[in-house]
Amino acid sequence: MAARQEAALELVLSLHRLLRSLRRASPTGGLQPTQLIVLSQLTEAGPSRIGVIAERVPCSQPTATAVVAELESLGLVRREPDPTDGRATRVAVTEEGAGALRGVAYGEAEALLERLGSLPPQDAARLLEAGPLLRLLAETRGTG
Amino acid sequence: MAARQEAALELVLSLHRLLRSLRRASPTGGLQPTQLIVLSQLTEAGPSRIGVIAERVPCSQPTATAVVAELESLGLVRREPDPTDGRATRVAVTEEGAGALRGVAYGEAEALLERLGSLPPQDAARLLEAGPLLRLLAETRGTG
DNA sequence: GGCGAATGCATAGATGGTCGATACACGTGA
DNA sequence: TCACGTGTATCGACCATCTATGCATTCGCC
Repeated sequence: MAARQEAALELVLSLHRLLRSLRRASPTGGLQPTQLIVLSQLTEAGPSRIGVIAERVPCSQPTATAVVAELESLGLVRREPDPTDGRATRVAVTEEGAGALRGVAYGEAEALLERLGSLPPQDAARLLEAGPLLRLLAETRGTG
Repeated sequence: MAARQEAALELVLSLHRLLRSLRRASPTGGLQPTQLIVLSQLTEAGPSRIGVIAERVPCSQPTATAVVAELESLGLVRREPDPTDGRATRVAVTEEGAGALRGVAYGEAEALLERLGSLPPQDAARLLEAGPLLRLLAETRGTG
């Protein structure tokens, strides 16, 4: 159905433009998107291994290693040896990390809220409600 | 309102993860996201100048120049001198460009549709309907 | 009509994020 | 103990993007 494909295309394009726009609007708002994703993943799922993080972000394992190293240098996460497997590393969020995540200092979310204010309240509410839906979609892998 | 901020944060995170996931799922599906955005902008707004393109994508002017150059080398757009201003260049979509845009070959849109199939139909419909809304949001600049 | 300031675009150089390939460390099973 | 599989770190490179800069053209003003 062509209409459906066009709608999907427009949706993808809108998503790209929105994120691009938000990124440009947040002046060094603090953490990079990938860092924030990792942080939120760890907060929800608890201490996780590098490979699991990479799988969920999603990103490559080297990228996950680099992001975790950066977060560690910022004191937002700590790496502990996996008690059950000497090869693995478990990454856990620190108090500071949890605070950084909860804090609204994240520029993109602020920029998004700011723009939501310019929409009709019902539209803004619909978009915010779409968050969990999009989240579900992001977690869907494969054919679905 | 903290709940609203958390919802916005989750929305942003979901958007990032979704796009990241779609990008990884589409194997060199063809055009880069920025290229596709430029193409769609030109299709909707007609021949435009580099600066206008950069403003709408949004991206820096050098990025717009590079993207247009790449699209031109692919035969998807052509650059013509602005008849009213010798400094400016007008970029127009070619037949091939319009075809490339219309074609559903774009991997990310396909991957998105594929995943939408795993959602309840009403949820999928709601997300597709959110496209214009997100588009509106992406076009909002400044304080709003 | 001519000259300085402003505008539009192209180029150069640098940065950051991401990836594939590879090397190393550890656990597992024989 | 040894071979093999698994988890992580490192290496090298690529791509997209940015800021800063230079060149060509137009505009405002005298």
